[in-house]
This record gives sequence, structure tokens and C-alpha cells, in this order.
Amino acid sequence: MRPVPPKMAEKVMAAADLFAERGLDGTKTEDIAAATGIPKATLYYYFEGKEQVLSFIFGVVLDAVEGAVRGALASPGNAPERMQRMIKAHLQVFADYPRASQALHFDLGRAARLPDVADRSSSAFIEPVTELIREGMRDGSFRQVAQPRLAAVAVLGAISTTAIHVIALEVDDALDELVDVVSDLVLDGMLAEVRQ
Amino acid sequence: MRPVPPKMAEKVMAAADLFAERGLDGTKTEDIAAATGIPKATLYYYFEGKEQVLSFIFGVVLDAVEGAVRGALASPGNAPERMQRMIKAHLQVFADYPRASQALHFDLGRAARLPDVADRSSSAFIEPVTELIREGMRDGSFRQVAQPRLAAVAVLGAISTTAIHVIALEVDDALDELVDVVSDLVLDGMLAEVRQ
DNA sequence: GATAGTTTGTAATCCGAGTACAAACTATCA
DNA sequence: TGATAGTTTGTACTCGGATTACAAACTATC
Repeated sequence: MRPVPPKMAEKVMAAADLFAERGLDGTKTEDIAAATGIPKATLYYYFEGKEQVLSFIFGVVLDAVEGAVRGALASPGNAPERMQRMIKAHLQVFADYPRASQALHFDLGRAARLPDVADRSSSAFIEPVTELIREGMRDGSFRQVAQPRLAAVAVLGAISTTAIHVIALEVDDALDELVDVVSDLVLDGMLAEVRQ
Repeated sequence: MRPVPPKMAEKVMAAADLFAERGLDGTKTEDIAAATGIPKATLYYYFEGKEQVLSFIFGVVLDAVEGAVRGALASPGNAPERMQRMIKAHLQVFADYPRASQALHFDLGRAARLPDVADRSSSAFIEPVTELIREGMRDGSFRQVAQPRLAAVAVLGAISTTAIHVIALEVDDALDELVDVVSDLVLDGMLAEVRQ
């Protein structure tokens, strides 16, 4: 993949609409050309194929997730406060890139097999959040969680599944309400009383 | 789609391996024929195309999920107890159909657009679990959740994301440990103390 | 043993991804 | 100015694979 000049990068993001709607395999190269305004031959000059176009778009989203998570976890406050900020920041990425996020979710299995994408989603989210959980356990703000890494995966699942669910409803500002739904669940759980 | 005789139905499940590994579009009709032992022409006699083969397999998993959730929610006990049983039963479906579950996750976006599949995953999981949450709120065993339906979606996300994560690791009995990880998170959250 | 439905092999069609290539265009530098 | 390298794009081509067509063989049933 040749380095993608900024103008091209911007145009190419328009393909996220198509991928979100029909998935990679449901999208014809011609359609990408039409939607982005980049002729087919030019696409093949920069990308090795349409999968790389998808991969490029995923990269943009992952960059944003990485930045959001990193920022929230580096912010001041105790572990629960930072966890909530992380959830908010992560949801903000879905709000900022709704179509690209949907595309990522649509072709989730493929994404997991794309070189880089799998590693990067692990290093952008799972690892830092696992570390946050461990930290909260050490300082006493989180209870002892048997498997911090799996807990981090569960949190990721809760965030992304609800976000995609809400985006699909196409109610624009509905993602905001999710911050409370998800962080209440993750932090407090659903029980009315703490079990002894 | 013609009614699929039992012998055929059983054979066809072998295609789940392929779909789990490469997704629908990465799987050739010839490969499906080879893996299932059903000749290509016969496949087209029963199914309108390979997407319908995928859909059929998803249907089997959804039947199982529906049964598992329904059984757990109809069992005796208060809402938290039944929620935990539901989580266990749902995870058991992943254990029973690991490859088909992976296939479903791989082609998640497509699944959401398949007629029936979307409706059925909603009626098999989201709606009954939403109702369970409401019930727990009424009888005081769950705290007041702002959006029970979104909470149910979050729980589904936590269950399925962790299950797929664990299946991918190919450690056979690791799904068992998930019951505690997920139900602790869902019921108790992660905080050490209840916030006032 | 006639009829309807099933099973399967083979050949043909058709679409679309990716490739090849050449002409036109642009920037840079001597 | 003109040579050179890189960029942009149109057009035509190849090739794989999904789907279709079809006919022969097979099976159950009445």
C-alpha cells in the first residue's frame, strides 16, 4: 500500500457508508469509485484491493479508539472515574465515526483476520483497560476480579454492542445516554443490594 | 428454501467450520460441497444459494439460544438467580455450537440483515431479558435501570464478545469460567463499595 | 409400472475483482 | 526549455467462482 495522500484519505472515508450498509463483499469496486469520486484505476494505484481500503478505514477508527482510551486512562482520578471517562471517550469515537464503526462491526470477523487490525484492537483497548482494572484492584477501588483481561473484553463487548445497536436506530444524540447505561452496568452491576 | 430433511440438516452443519474460518464470502460453494458431502447441485436444490446455507446454520444456533434463554427465565428463583442461569445457559450454547457461533460472529453484519435472523435474535434474547430486568426492578432485586432494553443489549454484548474471545483461544473448557466473570460483572459491577 | 419428487453430474452463463497498459498530466530539476 | 520520474485515469482483458440449465438416474408411492 502506497502512502495515501491526505486528500485521498479524506475522500476514501466516504466508502465507509457502503461498507456499513452492505459489507465489503457486497460492495463493488465500481461503487467505491463512484461514492468516493476516486476512479477505479487510481484506487488500485494506492491500494492493493478493496480489502485494503477497508483496512485503511478501520485504521482510522482504531487510531481514534487508541487515542480516546489512552487519554482517558492517563487522566487524573481513581480507577472508576477513569473507567467511566474511558467509556465516554470510546462511545464518542462511535459518534464521530458512526458509519466506519458500523463497517467495522459488519465485517468483524474479517477485521479480526486482517494483519494489524487484530493486534491493534488488542493494544488499543484490551491491554490498557486490563491494566486499569488491575490498578483499581490494587488500590481497593475495584473489587477482586478473577480474570481482569476477560472483564476488559466483557466491557468492550458491552460498549460496542450497545453503540452499534443505537447507531442502527439512527437517533442522532442517543449515544450520549449510553454513557450512563454502560458505566452504571460496568461499575455498579444490576443488583439493588451488595451480596454478602 | 425447500424443507431440509434431517439427514441433510445434520450434514450441512459441517459447513460451519468453513464459515467460522473464512466467512461466507471466503468460502466457495465447492468447498461447502466437499466439507458436507452434499454435491453442489443438491445444495442448490435445497437452498437458493450459499447465503441461505449460512442462514440455516444461524437458525439452528438461534433455536438453541431461544430455548436456553426461555428455559432459564422460566425457572424458579428471583431475577438475579435467573439472570445468572440465563448467562450460563447462553454460554452453554456457545460451547455446544462453537463453530457455528464463530460463524455467526464472523458474519455478524450480514446476519443482522438476513430476514428472520435479526428479528429472531431480538425475540430470542433482547425481549425476554429486558422483561426479566423490568421484573427485577419491580420486585426490588435489581436497582432501577434507566433503559432496561439497552441494559439487555449490553449484557448480550458482554456474553457474546467474551465467549467468542475464549472460543478463539481454543481452550476447550474455558467457557465454564466465563459464567462467573460475566455474571459477577453484570450483577455486581466492578466497584468494591456501593456508591452512595 | 406410471407418476412425482429427489439426487447428481456436466456444461453454460454472467458478474465483478484484479491486471495490463498506454496516454495524459504534473512536478522538479538541470 | 526540456528531460525524467511519478501520478492519474480510461479502456480492454483475464480469470475465478456463483448461479443456472438441463438431463439422466434413482426412489418412493399408489
